[in-house]
Amino acid sequence: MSLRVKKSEIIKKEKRNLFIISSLSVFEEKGFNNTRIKDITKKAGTSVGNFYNYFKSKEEVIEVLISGLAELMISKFRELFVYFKENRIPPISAVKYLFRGYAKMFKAKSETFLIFFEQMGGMDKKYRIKRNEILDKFTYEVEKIIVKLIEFGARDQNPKITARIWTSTVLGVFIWWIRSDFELEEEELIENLTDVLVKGTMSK
Amino acid sequence: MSLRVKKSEIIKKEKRNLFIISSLSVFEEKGFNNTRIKDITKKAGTSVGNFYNYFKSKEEVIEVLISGLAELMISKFRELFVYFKENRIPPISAVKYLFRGYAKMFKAKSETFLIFFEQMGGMDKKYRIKRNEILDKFTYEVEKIIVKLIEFGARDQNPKITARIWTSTVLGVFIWWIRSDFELEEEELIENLTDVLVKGTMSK
Amino acid sequence: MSLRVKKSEIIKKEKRNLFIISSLSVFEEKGFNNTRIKDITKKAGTSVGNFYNYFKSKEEVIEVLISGLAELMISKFRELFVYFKENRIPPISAVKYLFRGYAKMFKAKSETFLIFFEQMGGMDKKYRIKRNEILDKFTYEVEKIIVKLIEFGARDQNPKITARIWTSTVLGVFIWWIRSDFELEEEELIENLTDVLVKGTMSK
Amino acid sequence: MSLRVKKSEIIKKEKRNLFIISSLSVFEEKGFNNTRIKDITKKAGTSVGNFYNYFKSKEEVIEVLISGLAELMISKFRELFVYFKENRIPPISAVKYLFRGYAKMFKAKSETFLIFFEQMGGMDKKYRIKRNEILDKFTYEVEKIIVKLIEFGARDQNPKITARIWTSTVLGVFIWWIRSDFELEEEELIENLTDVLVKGTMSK
DNA sequence: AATGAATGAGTGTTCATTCAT
DNA sequence: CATGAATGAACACTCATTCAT
Repeated sequence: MSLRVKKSEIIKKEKRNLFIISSLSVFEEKGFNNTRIKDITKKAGTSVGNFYNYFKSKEEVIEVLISGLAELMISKFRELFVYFKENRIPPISAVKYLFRGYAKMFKAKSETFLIFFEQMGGMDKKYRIKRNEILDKFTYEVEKIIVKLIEFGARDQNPKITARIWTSTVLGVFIWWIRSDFELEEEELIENLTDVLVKGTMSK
Repeated sequence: MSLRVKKSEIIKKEKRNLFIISSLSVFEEKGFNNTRIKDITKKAGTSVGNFYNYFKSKEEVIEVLISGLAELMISKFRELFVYFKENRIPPISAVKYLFRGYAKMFKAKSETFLIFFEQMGGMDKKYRIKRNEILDKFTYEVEKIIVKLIEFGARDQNPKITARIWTSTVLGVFIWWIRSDFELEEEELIENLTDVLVKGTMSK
Repeated sequence: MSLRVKKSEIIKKEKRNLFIISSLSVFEEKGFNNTRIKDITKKAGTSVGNFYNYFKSKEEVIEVLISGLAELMISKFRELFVYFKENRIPPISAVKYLFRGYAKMFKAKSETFLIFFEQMGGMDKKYRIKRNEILDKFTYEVEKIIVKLIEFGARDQNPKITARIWTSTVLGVFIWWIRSDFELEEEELIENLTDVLVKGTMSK
Repeated sequence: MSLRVKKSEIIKKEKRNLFIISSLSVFEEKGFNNTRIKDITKKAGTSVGNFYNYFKSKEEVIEVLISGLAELMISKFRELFVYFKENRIPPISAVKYLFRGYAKMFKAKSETFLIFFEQMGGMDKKYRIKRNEILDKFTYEVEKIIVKLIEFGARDQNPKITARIWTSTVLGVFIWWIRSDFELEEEELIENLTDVLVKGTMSK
C-alpha cells in the first residue's frame, strides 16, 4: 500500500515536471505574458482543467521555475567556490574551471536562463525584486572569489564593483552565447572571457 | 495664422511628451504589461479617451520610447567613437572619456534604459528581436574601438568576443548602477570599469 | 436690425442644410451606424464641435432627414392623387403619370430613399416603427387609387391587399432602379410597371 | 469513445443553435447594432465568455444567420421551380403552389427574414453587398419562371424587369405579412398576389 | 485523474458630447 | 460662431480559474 502511494506520488511528480517543461518551452517561444494555460496544456498533451490538479495557479509555475533556477545557480556557485578555495592552483586555471562549470550549467538550463534574464523583468514587480535578489547573491559569491584573487596578488580594487563587473560580464556573455544558439566554440569563449577578467583584475 | 498653428502644434507635442513621460514612470513602476491606460492618463492628469488623441494604441508609446532610445544610443556611440578616433590620447583616457559619456546618457535616460533592458524581453517577440538588433549595433560600434585598441598594442583577441564582453560589462554595470539609484560614486565606478576592461584587453 | 437677424437666420438654415446634405452622403457611403460625427463635419468642411451649434445630437440629423422624406412622400402622393381624381383620363395614363411623378421624386432624393429603405431598419426600434408608419400612410394613399380603379371597373379584390402589393412593387422596383444607378431607361421601366399593375388589377 | 465524441459534438451543436436562436430574437427586438453580447447570453441563459466558446465574434452569428437563410432561399426556389417546370398544369395553379411554398418558408423563418430585409442594410457595407447578391440570385430564379410564362402565352415583356417586379412584390408583401404578425388569411393573400401578378403578366 | 464548458471580472479602444479658448 | 482637445461611459473580447461529469 505504502509502495503504491509512493508510486502514485512519483507519477504525480513526473506529471508536474511535464507541465514545467512544457511551460518552459512555451514561455521561451511566446513570452510569459503571452502564454495561455491552454498553450501549456496543449504542449503537455492534456486539458486545461487538469493543470489545476498540479498547480494552484499560473504563477506557481513561474515560481517553481525561478526557485529551481535560483537554487541551481547558488549551489553551483558555492560548489565551484569550494573547489576554488580548496585547491592551490594558479588563479587563471581556477577561473577557467569555474567558467566551464558555468558554461555547462547555462547549456543545460538555457531556456530557463533566457526566461530568467530576458523576461522576468517584464513580469510583476515581485519577480523583478526576486531576480535582483538572486543576482545579488550571485555577486556576493563572486565577491568572495575576487577577495581570494586579491590574496593571490590582484590590484587593490573595490571588490564590490569588480564583483559586479564579473557578474555582468559573465551573465551577459553567456546569455548572448545561448541566444546565438551556442554558435561560438565553448573553449574559445571561456578562454577569452577568462583572459579579460583575470588580466583586468590581476595585472599590475 | 501660421503662428497660431505652430503654437497649437507645440502644445500638442508637449502633451504627447507628457504622456510619454507619464508612461515611462508607470512602466518603470508596474511594468508594461501591468500598466493600464488609466494609470498613464491618471499620471498625466487627463482622461482615458484623450490618450487616444495622441497615440493610436498602447503599443505606440512603447515604440516611440524604444525608437528614441535606440537613436540616442547609436548616435551617442558614434559621436563618442569619433572623438576616440580623432584624438591621439592614451587609450585609458579615451575609454574613460567614453564611459563618462555613457554614464551621462544612462543617467539622463535611466527610466527608459531600465524598461529597455529589464522589461523589453517580457514583451512581444518583436520587441525581443528589436532589442537584440540594437544590442548588435552597439556591439558593432564597440568592436571598432577594440580594433583601435589592438592597433594601440592590445593583445590579439577575437574582437567580436571582446566587443561582446565590453558591451555586456558596460550595460550590466550601468544598469546595476541605475537600479541602485546611483548610490556609487560615478568616478569610482568609471575608474574601476575602465581599469578592468582596458587592462583586461591590453596587458600582455 | 430685424433684417440682419433674418439674414443670419438664413445663413444658419443654410449651414444646417449643409450638415444634412453632408450627412446624407456619408450615411449612404458608410451606413448610419458606421458614420461618425467627424465624418460628417469633415465632409461639411467644419469642426466637430460646430456640429452641435446646429443640432442637439446625432439623432436629430436622422430625424430631420426622415421627417423631410416623409413629408415629401406624403405630399407628393396627395398631389398626384388629386390629379388622378380630378382628371377623367383613362386609368392607364393616369397611373403612368403617377409613376412618372414617383420616378422624378426618387431620382431627386435617391440618397435619402436608400437610407430610408435600406438602413432605417438597422437603426433603433423607434425608427423601424416610424418607417412602418410612413409606409402605412403611403399604402393608405395608394388604397384610395385602387378604390378609384375599382370604380373604373377593376376586378373586386381586397383593396388593402392590392394597395400593399402596389406599394411593395413600386418601392421595391424604384429602389432597385436607384441601386442600379438608373441603368434602365426610365420610360421602359414605367411602362412595364404600369402594365403589370394596371392589367393585374383591372382586367377581367 | 467515438460515440462519446459524437454525443459531445451534438451537444455543442445544440448549444451553438441555442445561441443562434437567442441572437435571432434579440436582433429582431433590438437590432443587430444595438444588441450586446450580454443580451444574447442572458437570453441563452449563460455567460458572456461562453459565447466565445462557440463563435469567434459577434459578426460570426450574423454571418451564420445570413448564409443559412441564403441557402434556404435559393434551394427552396430551385425546388419550387423544378415542380413548376415538370408539371403541365395551368400557370395560375403552378404560381399559387409556388407562393404557398414561399409563404411556408417565410413563416418558418420569419425572424431571420425580418433581420435580412429590414436590418441588413444598416450593417456594414459588405452585408449590403451580400444582400443584393442574394436578391439578384432570387430574381434570376424568378426570371426563369417569367420566361416559362411567356412560353405559356404571356405578353412579350422584358423578363428582367418583370422578374424584378415579381421579386419586389413577393418579398415586400410577405415581409409586410410577417410584420403584421400573419394577421391576414394566408390563402386570401396568396390568391390576391397570384391574381395580380399572373394577370398582370399574362393578360393581353 | 482528466476533460473542456462555464464564469465573469478586467482591459484596450471608440465616440457622442461638452467646453475652454 | 468655430475649433478640436477633453471626457468617460460603453462595449467586444480575453483568459485565469472553477466545476460538473
